[in-house]
Amino acid sequence: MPDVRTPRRGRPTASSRADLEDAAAELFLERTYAATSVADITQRAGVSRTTFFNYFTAKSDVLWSTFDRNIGRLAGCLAGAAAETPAMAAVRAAFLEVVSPIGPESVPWALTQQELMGTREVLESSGLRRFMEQAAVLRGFLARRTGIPAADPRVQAAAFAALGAVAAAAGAWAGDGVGRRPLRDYVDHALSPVCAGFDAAFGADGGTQRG
Amino acid sequence: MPDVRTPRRGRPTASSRADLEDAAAELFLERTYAATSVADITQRAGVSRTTFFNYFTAKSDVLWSTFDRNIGRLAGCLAGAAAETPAMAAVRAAFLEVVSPIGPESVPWALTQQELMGTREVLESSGLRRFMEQAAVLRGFLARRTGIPAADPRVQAAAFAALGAVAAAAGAWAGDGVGRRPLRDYVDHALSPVCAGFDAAFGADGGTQRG
DNA sequence: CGGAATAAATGTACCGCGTACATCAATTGT
DNA sequence: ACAATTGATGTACGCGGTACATTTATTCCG
Repeated sequence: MPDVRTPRRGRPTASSRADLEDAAAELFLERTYAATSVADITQRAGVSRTTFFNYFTAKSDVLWSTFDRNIGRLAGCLAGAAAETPAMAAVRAAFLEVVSPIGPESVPWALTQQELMGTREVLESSGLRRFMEQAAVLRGFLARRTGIPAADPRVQAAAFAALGAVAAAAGAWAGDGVGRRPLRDYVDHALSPVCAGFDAAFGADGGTQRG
Repeated sequence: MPDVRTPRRGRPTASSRADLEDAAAELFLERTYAATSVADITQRAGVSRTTFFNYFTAKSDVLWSTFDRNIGRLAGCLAGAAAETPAMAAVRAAFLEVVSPIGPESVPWALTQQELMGTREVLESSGLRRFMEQAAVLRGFLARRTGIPAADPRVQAAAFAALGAVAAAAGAWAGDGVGRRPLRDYVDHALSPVCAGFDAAFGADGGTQRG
């Protein structure tokens, strides 16, 4: 991981990504995501509108910043899984590891705003990009492990099922309010039956198909 | 089904939805979806830009018109399923029925453009809305049939898995070019193992849980 | 025949997102 | 002191999508 700080040369950063996130957070609570413009955010943060796009590629990125900070490790966790572990069990373990550092405070905006606006509208703003990215990661891993081509419907079904379970878990977690247990528990409970089922199916014909 | 034709009163429609679709189809082939603006489409069709939004709610709707024309029947097909049929088997049958009328000619733009531009960019434009809508339909049906709450991760996993399998089948179908078999075959082959697996899981504890 | 009533099509104006690019400002190294 | 570098700003633009008033074409009915 490159050290972001101490950029030896050039003008030092005045505004930070965190400043913009904070300003956006205030406004999202005051008037929801849809009613907040990028100009509103930068105005509150005291910077120009252009600066926003130096830190985020899109307005919707703010909704997903917590998600984005953690999901990147999924591929690495999968790569580090023991070879003996069944494929979907490894997927489950990887998700648990990725999700562990997310405390009860840092609920992604993508989830909390879900309650204020319709689910779809929030997710439409670039939720699918993230979904498909992680689906591709899972498909690649499952294809390697089971020997089934990544394009096989069974592989895609397994990837989508896992992501769906995780999404449902995250939704339940966000909806449980302040008394919520760690996200890790929700994800664990959600993935257990799904992964077990697919591992059984993959073990039956998928595993043998490879050798 | 309401008779769309012979609208007794008012000015008759000069341009039709099909005209706009045709104009858009030409332009998508000439310069891809992204490089085609709504103004381009309406100009080629010989109508004003405003008219476009009388027929489509968004530019991306053109990509999905074939899909939209057929998917609406999914809920109805599910409702008409025999009570004895296992839940996911009914889902499979419903998808096959919905997909049957789609001939080898009418490949949705959402799929063909997938090859020209990156998959994500096309799907980002409101593919998720459709995905989530159908996921909600499936969740509702599965919840009714199995007695498991619709919010349960297993239900969402099953719904996502089925949709993922169908999406993979559609992708393979579109990618197979002119010699492709009917879409129905691809979907059948893709859903069979997935639905069987989930029905086994639901039958184990889901079915008995209801009574 | 001649007006309502209705509905499609147009024109206009606008807002917000995202991009491109030139310019300014602040810091480091020499 | 001066160049190089890097962040911040300003400006302008294109496109998608919305709102709304206006025009045009048709049917119904007196």
